[in-house]
Amino acid sequence: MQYNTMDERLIEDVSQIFKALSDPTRIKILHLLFQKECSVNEIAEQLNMKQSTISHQLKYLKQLHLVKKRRDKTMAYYSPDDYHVMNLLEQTIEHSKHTN
Amino acid sequence: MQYNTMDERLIEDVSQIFKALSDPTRIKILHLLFQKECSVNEIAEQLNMKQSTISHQLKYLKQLHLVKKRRDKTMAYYSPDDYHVMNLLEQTIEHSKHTN
DNA sequence: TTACAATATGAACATATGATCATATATTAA
DNA sequence: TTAATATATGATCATATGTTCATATTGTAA
Repeated sequence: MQYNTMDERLIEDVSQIFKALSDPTRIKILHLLFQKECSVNEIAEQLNMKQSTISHQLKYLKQLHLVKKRRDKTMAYYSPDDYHVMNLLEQTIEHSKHTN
Repeated sequence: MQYNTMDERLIEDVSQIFKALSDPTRIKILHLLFQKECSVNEIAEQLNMKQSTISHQLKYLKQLHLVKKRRDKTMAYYSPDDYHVMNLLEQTIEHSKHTN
């Protein structure tokens, strides 16, 4: 075992976080939820994408505990669930705005 | 055009940064370079991976201006070239260490 | 020049990924 | 119960991705 060897588990965790943020659709979803809690259909309409696409991505994000779900009647409302990751995203969005 | 619509170009830029950080091999390479400038073979040995794998990934990282290359004799030495992205990575590594 | 070592590159392959369709499930209200 | 609406899910498909092999290129020293 070597001084600066990174633990494989740790690397997997880190890469998983960045992978979640590496897809344009997921970025748009998270950025939207950062501004306000939304239903699945709301997101689909805002982003002009299929409902099933959004639902699949929300499931993906929920598994990673990046979003949480609230039920009200027939609707499912989603909102952010990881402060650190949302910060990472918004920070990078702001940085990119002011670069280039 | 809508109030909170994110610019597509911006989203592509952001997703590209996160995609670069979403692969375990690239994370290991960048984390290693964060500690010290390395040659291609050094990295390959440290990570116990094929030289061509590392070379391909370094080319990828260089295209994104995340690493830079320095020639000395027959060797190519690589080092970080984007302070913000390196910060993002190291910050997330540290955060993941203290989570779970 | 030649031989050698380090690095880069192109092709091939297996696997991962994201979007979509069709349909299932769940919840409400009549 | 039924109809209507919102959401979830499984299968499929096209494309993207990461690794490897084989080989090319580059640069050094003899």
